[in-house]
Amino acid sequence: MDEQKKNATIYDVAAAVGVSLATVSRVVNGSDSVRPATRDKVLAAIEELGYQPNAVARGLASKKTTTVGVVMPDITNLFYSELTRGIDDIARMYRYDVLLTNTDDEEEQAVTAIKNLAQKQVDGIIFMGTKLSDKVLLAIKATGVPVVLAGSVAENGALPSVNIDYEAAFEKVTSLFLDKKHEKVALTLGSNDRTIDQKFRLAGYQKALQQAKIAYDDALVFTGAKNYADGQKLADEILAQKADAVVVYDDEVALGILNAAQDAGKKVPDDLEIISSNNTTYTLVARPELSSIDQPKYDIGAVAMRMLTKLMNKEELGDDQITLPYTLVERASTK
Amino acid sequence: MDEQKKNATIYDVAAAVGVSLATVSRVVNGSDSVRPATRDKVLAAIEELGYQPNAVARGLASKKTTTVGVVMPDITNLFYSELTRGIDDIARMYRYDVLLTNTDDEEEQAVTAIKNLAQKQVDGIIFMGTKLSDKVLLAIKATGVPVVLAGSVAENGALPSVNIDYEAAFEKVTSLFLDKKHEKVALTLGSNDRTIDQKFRLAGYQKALQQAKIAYDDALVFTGAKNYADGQKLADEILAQKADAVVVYDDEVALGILNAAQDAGKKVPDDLEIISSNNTTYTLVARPELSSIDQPKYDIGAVAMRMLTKLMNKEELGDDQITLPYTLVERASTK
DNA sequence: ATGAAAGCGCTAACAG
DNA sequence: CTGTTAGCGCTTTCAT
Repeated sequence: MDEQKKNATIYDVAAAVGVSLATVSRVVNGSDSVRPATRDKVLAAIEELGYQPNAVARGLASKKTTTVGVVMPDITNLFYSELTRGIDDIARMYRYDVLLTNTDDEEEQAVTAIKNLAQKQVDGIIFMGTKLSDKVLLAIKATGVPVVLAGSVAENGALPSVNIDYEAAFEKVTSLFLDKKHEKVALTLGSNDRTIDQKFRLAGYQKALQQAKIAYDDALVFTGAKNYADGQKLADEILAQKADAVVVYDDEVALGILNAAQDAGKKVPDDLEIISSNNTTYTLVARPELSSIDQPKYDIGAVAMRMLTKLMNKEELGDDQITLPYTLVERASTK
Repeated sequence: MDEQKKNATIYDVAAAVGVSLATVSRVVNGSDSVRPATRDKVLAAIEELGYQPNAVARGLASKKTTTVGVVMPDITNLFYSELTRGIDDIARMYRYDVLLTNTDDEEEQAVTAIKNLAQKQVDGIIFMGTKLSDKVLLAIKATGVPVVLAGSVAENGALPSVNIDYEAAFEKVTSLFLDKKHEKVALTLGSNDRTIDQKFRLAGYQKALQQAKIAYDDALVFTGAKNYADGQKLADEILAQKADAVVVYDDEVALGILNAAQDAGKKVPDDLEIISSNNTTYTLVARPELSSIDQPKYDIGAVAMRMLTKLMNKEELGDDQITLPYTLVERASTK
């Protein structure tokens, strides 16, 4: 019946102890200048009344919400969810809560999400996604809060970010195939209008080609495949180009290509070598297991979040473009 | 230099138009009773000043934050992330933001998360996870806000929930194997102390056994495997029991068993039939593809969130224990 | 070390 | 239809 316990306020505990609410506020916030005796009394009353500070009121008064916004393409995408797990763990460590939004990597949804987070007065934002258009950039700047990109890059280092060196990684794996005298190395990318694909992954691929003195042939570059089914469809096209190796930017897509190629009677890696890019669990469940570029996904998220805490604290950052090491994990889909 | 545009407040726009802040508040909140002419002027000023309502202040004044808390075991688990995707989409449709917390399915973390969400004054909570202990239940009750379970059940319908009929589903797939005259049908579960595993999945399995007049043998029931690697390890034990079919509660685990069994020279489905339970993408990437109980994961999340909106609105709910239909997807891992 | 008082930016009666 | 007036629950100077 007494559902009405009405969430005790700071006033209630002040009254119970016979001090001012300022004092209660001080002990709640761990201020030094409170006599131990009073502190104890206050603490007791808090316990007694089951007082829980109202974070909204706090946020309004202090202009800090201890909440960060996380904007990501899709929570069901293993790559992003692992990044986010890193973000979440570090956020929690620093006592921030996470307001999450899926954007499907769409510009409009991203802009809406960012504006909304600004209204909610988040203290900072982590942004993930490949479409970092001017509109998105503008929306980000307009929020006035610090933003860090995780697994995503802005041109000219316009925004702090944490990544691996995609260009070097793609150059390396491409060279790996080229060194084996493969003439036709295919490449699959997410899109042809994204910085990360064009300026980094494709660039690395081309660099390797150039070094091996092999002409670039855009019939060998495939864009648009985003998931397993897309990958399966793509296999035909890749095979039709008589590619003898393929570098794939995503694990699910790589798995689709792998399975479809095998279902079509091709031998992997004998007829077609495949290397993927995110080293998620998918690479392990494949038969043969997929070789992959391993990005430290969890760490990218964790480091990005750590960086954000510094920014929110107005601490000085040394470099705001962090590059984490990647490794090449060779399994059975390559020789 | 004029970084100081200082986020216009409702006062600024009121002053700009020459009306009271109440009027501005009314147009912002779409109240009917505002003369169109004034409304337009206010809207113009809002546009002009780039006014964005401060959700924190709003939350404090109205005691509604338009934010819901989502408590889940692990964002990188495909089953939960798909549920969450459904939750998120519906939440957004109803203009709620989502505060997300991972608990690793640990009781303590869940309790902490729930308390924290209460402090943040969320309007409602969606809870996912298999460990719905008394402590968690208590913490939930203490928040005073509506809570809905998604893909999780409380005993005696203590909390509103959205699920499939796990017992029926497990009975059905077990019977499927039993009907083929398999004598040794193994079962793998997440744990032996969870309601969902014990009271539903195991119960369904036992029911099928009973109906087929086959004695229950607990050597055929395996608990504790949670991921792909665990599944791989488990394969040996299952094979050692000479099981000729196995029902697995999780896709990753099923895939581990499948791959390890095949790597050990067994033929699937000839030597061992396998059926899994969540029908995530993992079932498709497997070779042979895994047969699976298909739960409408996205829908479970979506329906749970929809239910929560009703609860937050104090609308009447017909039934608060919703059971969504499951289907059996037969693929190549069963005959 | 503690209290008084002034907001934070907005909503919500209550008048008119 | 619009304005006035209180707060929402807390932080934060500024005094004392």
